[in-house]
Amino acid sequence: MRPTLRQLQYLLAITDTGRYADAALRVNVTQPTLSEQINQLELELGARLIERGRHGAILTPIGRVVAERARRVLQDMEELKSAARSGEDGLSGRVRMGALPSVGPYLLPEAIKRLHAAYPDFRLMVREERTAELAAGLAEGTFDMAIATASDISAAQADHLFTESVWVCSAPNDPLAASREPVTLADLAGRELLSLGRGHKVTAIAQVIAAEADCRLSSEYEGTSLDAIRLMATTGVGLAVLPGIYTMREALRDPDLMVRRIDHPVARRELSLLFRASSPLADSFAVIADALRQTAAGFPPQAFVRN
Amino acid sequence: MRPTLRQLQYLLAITDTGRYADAALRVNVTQPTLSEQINQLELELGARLIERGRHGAILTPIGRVVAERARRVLQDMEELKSAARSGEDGLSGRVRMGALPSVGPYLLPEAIKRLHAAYPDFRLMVREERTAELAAGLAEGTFDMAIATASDISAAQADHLFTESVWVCSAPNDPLAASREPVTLADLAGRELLSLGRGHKVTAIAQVIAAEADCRLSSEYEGTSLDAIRLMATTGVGLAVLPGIYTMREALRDPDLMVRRIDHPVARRELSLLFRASSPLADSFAVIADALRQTAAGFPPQAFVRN
DNA sequence: TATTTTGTTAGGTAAAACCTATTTAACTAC
DNA sequence: GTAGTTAAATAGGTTTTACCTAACAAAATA
Repeated sequence: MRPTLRQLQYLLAITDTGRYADAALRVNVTQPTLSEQINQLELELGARLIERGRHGAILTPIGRVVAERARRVLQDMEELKSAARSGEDGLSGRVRMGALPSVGPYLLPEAIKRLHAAYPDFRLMVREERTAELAAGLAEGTFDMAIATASDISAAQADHLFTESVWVCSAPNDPLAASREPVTLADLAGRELLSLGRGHKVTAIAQVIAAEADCRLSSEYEGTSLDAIRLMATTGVGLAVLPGIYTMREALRDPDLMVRRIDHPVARRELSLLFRASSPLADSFAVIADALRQTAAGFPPQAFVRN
Repeated sequence: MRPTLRQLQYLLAITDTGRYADAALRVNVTQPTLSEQINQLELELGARLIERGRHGAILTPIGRVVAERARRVLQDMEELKSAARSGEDGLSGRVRMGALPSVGPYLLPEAIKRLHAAYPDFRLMVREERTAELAAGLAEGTFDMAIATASDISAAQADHLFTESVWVCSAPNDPLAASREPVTLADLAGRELLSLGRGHKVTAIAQVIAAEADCRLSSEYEGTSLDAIRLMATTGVGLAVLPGIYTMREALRDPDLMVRRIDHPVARRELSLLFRASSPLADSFAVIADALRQTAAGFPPQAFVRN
C-alpha cells in the first residue's frame, strides 16, 4: 500500500536530520535510495513535501503536517507490535468463553479470580448461552471455548472437568423432606418436576428422569433461572430438579427448602471445557481447565459424582 | 518496514470475511498470496493471529487486538493522505512568516484577516524578529518567508511590497512642531534622535540619518518597542524616528505628539516579501504579497514613498 | 576557475510479492 | 469406508520494486 511505512520513516529521518546524506546514514540506506523514495512519496501524495537545495532539506508546510502524521502512524505500528508481543508467554488478552447459565454464575467468578491472580494480563469474557448456542458460537468462532456437556457438542474437542450430581428440592413440609438420603426414582413417581425452559441442559436431564420415574415435567411453570424454580419449589407447587454445584451454593442454605440427591445413573451431568480442535490456545485451555477443577474442588463433595 | 501496511490490510480483509478466498477477492490478490503474507505477518509478530480450518478463518484473542490496532494504523494513514491532498489547491496549512517588529503588528493583522477570508484553510504563523534573525531563519527553514528589507538579506529572493517613508516625532512644544511640512536634515542638526535597540532595521536607518544630519542617536534610552520610543518623545527627551506605517497607525492619533516626514533620500525603507529561491511556495507568495500590498493601500499615502 | 557540498539520474541486482497449478486436510455424503 | 467437497498450504516460476554503485548536475565557496 502506498505510501509505504518505510517511506514515512525516510521522511522523518530527513525531518530530523535536515539533510539527505545524514538521513540515509540513519536509516541504513544510500542517499540515492532515499532520494528516489521521497520523490515517489511526493508523487503518491500529490504534494511537495521537501524543499531541496544547497542548504539541505527543508520541509514545506504540507511536509510538516505529513511528517507529524507519519510519526503517529509509525507510533501506532510500534504499539501494534508490542501488543502482539505481550501475548507471547502464558495467558493474556481477552479470551471469550461461553458457559451454561446453570454453571457459569456459580463456578466462574471464583475461577476467574484465581486465574487473574496468576496471570494479571488475562481477561476472560463470559457469556451465558444454552447448549445449542454454545455449539454454534464455538463453530463460528464467537467463543474461544465453552463449558458444557461434551456429548452434546461432538464437533468440539473436550477436556473433562467434573461430573455433577443432580438434586431434587422440595418444600420442608413435603413428604420427601422426611429423609436426607438420596432419593430413588420410585420416590418421585407421580410427582411434578420443575425445571428451566426448553433448550437448557438441566431441562433435558429432568426430562429423562421424568420419563424414567413416570412423573410429569412442568411446562406450566417453566422457569428462566435456577433461582426461579428453586423459589417455586419452596411454595410446594412441585419438585425442583437442580444441578449439584448450584444446589451446594444456593439451595443448601435456603431454610425453606429440603434437598436430596437423586440416586440414578442418569441423574448426572458431565461438564467439560470445550474448544475447537484447530484452536491454537491448547496451552491456555489446560491452565483454565485446571483453575476450574481447583475451584470445583472447593465445593462440598456431594456436588459431584466420583469418576 | 515489517509488518507491511498491506499485510495489515490482508488481516482485516480476513477478519471481515472470515475466509481466505473471499478476502483475497476483496483485496485483489490470489488466495495463496494472502496465505503467504499472513504466515509472514504471524512470523514477524511472533504470535498466532488466525486459527485456520475447514470452518474458514477465525481470529485468536491476540489476532483480535492486532486487527483492532491495524484498523487504527490504516485509518491514520488515510488521514495522512487526505491531509496531504487538502493542500493541493490554493493557500492552506500553516505557513510560517517572520516579520520585523516595526511592520508586523501594524500591517499583518489586517492582511491575515483578508487572506483567511479568501482561503479558510490557510494559517499564517507570525513571529517577530530582527533582520539578522530573519535572515538566519529563512536560510535554516525556520521561516517560509519574511517581511524585511531585501538588500539586507541578499541570499533570499524578494518580491517588493512598498517603500515606507520615515518620520520624526516630537513633543508638541518642540520647535520642530511649528510646521507640518517635511523636515530637512538641517532641521535636525544637533538634536538627539531616539530609536529601537541595536539590530533593528529602523535603528540602522536612524543611524544613517544621524550621521548625515550631524546629530546624536540616543543609546541611553534605547527602546524595545516603537510605542516605547514614541512615549519617550512625548516627554521631550528627544526626537523619535519612526517608520511610515507605524506613524500613520499609532503616532498620528496621539495628541501629545507632532509628526513630520523626513525629506531625504536615505529616509526610506523598502520592504519586500522574502523567501528562499528554492521554495516551492511561489504561487502562495504572490497571493500573500498581493494581500499585503492591498492592506498597505488602505493606509494614508504619506506612509509611503512613490516608486 | 576549481572545489566542495547536496541532491538527481542511470543501469544493474537481489529480494519480495505475486501468480498458476498442485497438494494436503478435514469434513459430508453416499 | 470410500468419494466428493471445501477449505488452506505448498511449489515453482515471473514480475515488480527497493536497493546498490557510479556518474551527473547545480549551487555555493575558495
